[in-house]
Amino acid sequence: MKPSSAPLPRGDATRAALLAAALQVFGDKGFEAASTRQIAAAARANIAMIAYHFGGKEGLRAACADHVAAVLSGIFGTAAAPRVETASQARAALKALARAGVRGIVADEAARPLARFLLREISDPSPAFARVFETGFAPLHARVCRLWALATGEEPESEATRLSVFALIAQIVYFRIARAPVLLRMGWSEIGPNQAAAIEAIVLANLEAALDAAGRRA
Amino acid sequence: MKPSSAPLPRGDATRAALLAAALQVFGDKGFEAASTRQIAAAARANIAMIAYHFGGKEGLRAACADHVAAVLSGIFGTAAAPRVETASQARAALKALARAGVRGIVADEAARPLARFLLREISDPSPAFARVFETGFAPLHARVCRLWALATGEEPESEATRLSVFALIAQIVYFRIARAPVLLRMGWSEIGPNQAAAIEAIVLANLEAALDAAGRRA
DNA sequence: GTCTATAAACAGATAGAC
DNA sequence: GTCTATCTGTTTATAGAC
Repeated sequence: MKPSSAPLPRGDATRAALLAAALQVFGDKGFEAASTRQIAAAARANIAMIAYHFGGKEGLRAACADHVAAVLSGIFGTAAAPRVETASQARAALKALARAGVRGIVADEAARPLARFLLREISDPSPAFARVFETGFAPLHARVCRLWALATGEEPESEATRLSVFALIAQIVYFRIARAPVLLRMGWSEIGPNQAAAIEAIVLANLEAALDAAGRRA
Repeated sequence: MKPSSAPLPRGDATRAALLAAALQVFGDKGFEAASTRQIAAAARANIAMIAYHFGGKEGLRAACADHVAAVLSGIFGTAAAPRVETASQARAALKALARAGVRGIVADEAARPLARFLLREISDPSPAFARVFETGFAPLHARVCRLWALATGEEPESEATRLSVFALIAQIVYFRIARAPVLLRMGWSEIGPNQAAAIEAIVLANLEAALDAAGRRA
């Protein structure tokens, strides 16, 4: 937690470099397929430094998980939904979250390694990441459910509400996970800003449609 | 392509056992994390048989991909949408496909190894699977797009239509990929028939809502 | 803290007996 | 076709010099 103005002590610098490299390589190829050699090379550090700073490959993975959790709670802990009281405010907040999700997970170049690592941990969770789900993810999901309830009139903790929020998340993360078939079928060579905007439009339209339909039911 | 009534010759039996075991283990842990020793043990076969029958680990993966492609084209090649001419027929066909998707990918116990392998290949495609995307997946996606267009009045190959179909697929596959956070947040211990039914209801409701909204736009 | 050198375990592949 | 035994390369982890 040093201010970034002061240059890092040498040890902390390699530690940070290893962490960033690990996030990248783990996210790129998966934990098992990633080798500590490759991570060390990407960080321009020595392989032995992984054991010194993190205790081993598994410890490095845990440190990545902690880092991701910290970043996420930093983003969603402070900036999310400051004061939402009416249905239309809730709807606007949900749309803003969906937009931020598409930008951050699908499009944003800087957040890409973090998102990739996160999505790998979602489908193959490490023991360390189970904690993150409980402390970081579940409360966030519950907050989105409250917004959904406010926007539609449904119960915030009903099965339908919780699953509807998952279905919203699904549409965002899919376009990162299923990159290959999407690129092929869309005739795209990458998912850049223009492609992300097209995805965003569909996700937002689906969100609106689902909210309207749920509102009519409730 | 032997009838299953006649017992398999010895060689074909171990070949089939290795294929089934590989599908399971690759789907469970991913290609890189899976070891040929473990696959051979699960198939009660000798490790050397992998090289004999498939040429190596990579060949085994390709054989799994071919097998999955054959099963999929068997399912979707014959059973899909025999004669659809009106918007309401198209809507019913889309709902039936979504239902079949949830059942097959999320719920069905027998199809689970196949679905798991398929979803791993979607996020980390092997060279062998690129062919499957083009020959098997893209035409199927295009057929669903035509149904979507018929149900809504939109253009079948417009960007919005193609992305909308992806968003529909997203909601189905997400519940398999993001199993861990879903179970945690829903308080479920598994995704059995009851849970799959709840998911199916949400996916179908979202499909209806999206079709209605798209129909109003077009 | 950082490095070199090496240990110990494991991977996939293969030669050759049967 | 199936097996045992082994080769070769790579992995993570670590001991010890600096």
